[in-house]
Amino acid sequence: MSASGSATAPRRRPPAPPTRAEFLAQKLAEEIVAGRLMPGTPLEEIPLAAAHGVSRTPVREALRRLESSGLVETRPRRGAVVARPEPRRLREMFAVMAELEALAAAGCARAMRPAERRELEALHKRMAAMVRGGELLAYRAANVAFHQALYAGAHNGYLAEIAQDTRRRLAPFRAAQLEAGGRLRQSHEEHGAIVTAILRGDGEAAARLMREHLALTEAAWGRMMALILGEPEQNQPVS
Amino acid sequence: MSASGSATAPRRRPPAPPTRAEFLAQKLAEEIVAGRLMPGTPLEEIPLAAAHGVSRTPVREALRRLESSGLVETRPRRGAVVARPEPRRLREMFAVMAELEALAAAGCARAMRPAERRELEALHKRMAAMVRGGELLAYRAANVAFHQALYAGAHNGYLAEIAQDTRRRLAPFRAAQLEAGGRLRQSHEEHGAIVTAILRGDGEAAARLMREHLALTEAAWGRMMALILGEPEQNQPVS
DNA sequence: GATGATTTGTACGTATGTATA
DNA sequence: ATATACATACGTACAAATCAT
Repeated sequence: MSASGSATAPRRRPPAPPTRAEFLAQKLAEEIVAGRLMPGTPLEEIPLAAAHGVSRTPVREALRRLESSGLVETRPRRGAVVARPEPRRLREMFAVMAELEALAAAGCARAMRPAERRELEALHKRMAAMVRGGELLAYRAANVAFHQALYAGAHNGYLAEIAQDTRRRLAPFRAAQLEAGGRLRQSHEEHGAIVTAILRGDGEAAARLMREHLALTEAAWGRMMALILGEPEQNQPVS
Repeated sequence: MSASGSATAPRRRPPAPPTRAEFLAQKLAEEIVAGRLMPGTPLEEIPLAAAHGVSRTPVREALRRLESSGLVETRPRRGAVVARPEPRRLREMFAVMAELEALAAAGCARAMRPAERRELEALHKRMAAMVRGGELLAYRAANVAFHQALYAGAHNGYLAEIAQDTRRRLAPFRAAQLEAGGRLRQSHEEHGAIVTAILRGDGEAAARLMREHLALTEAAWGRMMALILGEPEQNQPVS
């Protein structure tokens, strides 16, 4: 076979020719979720266009998408800001996320395939090492993978979609650090209980344990949320 | 007081100066949900713009919003179509909707206020009359109100939002008629059981009954879904 | 409260990529 | 396979509304 191997390959298109608007929406979403664009930050079209070297048109379309996805709020002739839900709404979202993840956990107990179960267990064991080593960064990354494994294992793509979406919208309020100190060890133990319940096929227990796990997590988030939500009404415009 | 009564009123702005893009998005959403724009129908910018007497710009922005909200699918340089989820995804959405409404029912049993309980019971009694009279249209409208009462009664705005959103995305597949014939009477009886469970504060039972109710409803939808999903790949463009 | 500056909303023209003959 | 037609993506100009003075 020849060099580039494109001989019989069905010549896949470049993974979808990303339009500028699409690219921008993704980029802005990342910045919001990562907490670099704080809730309440104004998103003005011209500065954004300039900052990314495009015209206002793709910026506007990106903002429209983010608006529908809940990451930004737009008031008709008054511009867009990074979404800053009311404290009450935030608690509601958290409660729903807990139920969605409990649902996913129960689904895993029922529907996970043997390979998936092995991988979940393996991942959890790898995370144990990170806890012992205090590798906070690695643990955070693995934690994302852990929850995604649960989404995938339930074999319900729509559930995974809205659960992950809810998690994304809450992400700006976890901001940088979470699970600091002892909470990390405790959190991992809670994961362990969930994994065990799933592996033995006990969906009820898995769901309950997940709910409890997230209830404790919420308490840990409380301070961060209060901090961000307590900010003055007017934030600084986008860089 | 004078004619328009704007004397001491805190001069509310005209219910939000609706932008064309916003208006269009809402209008298209209605047409999709009502089943007048069938899943798979191409949504071309120029015809839409002409049909609504605007330029392509607001059309494009409306499509971007609907894209994120899941009512239309867009492939980068290939235009938009009314969303047509895979059968599998449709089943997933239905399953999740059942769980979300079960959650809402359980929430109602816990959180509904006396007034709300009375109203729910009253609504259910009014629907009984409609069943006896065979007033299908009135029942359909009341049914929407019934489910919205459950969303509201749970006192979780986010739950209400995503449950209703899921319901909207499934709406095109119920199309015109549903609950025809005997299913209507049966459906009403199921509602009755749910209402009773809520009123006596039994969230567990309310949730279980709601799940069962929707499982039976799904079966009734099956034919319609198959019909719409079975259509040829290429649908007719928008009028 | 009126006026000016800034920003959003809309229209339109052009380029580029996709689909079709 | 090449070329033609067409729809989308983007840029730019203008209009209208918001806000700041």
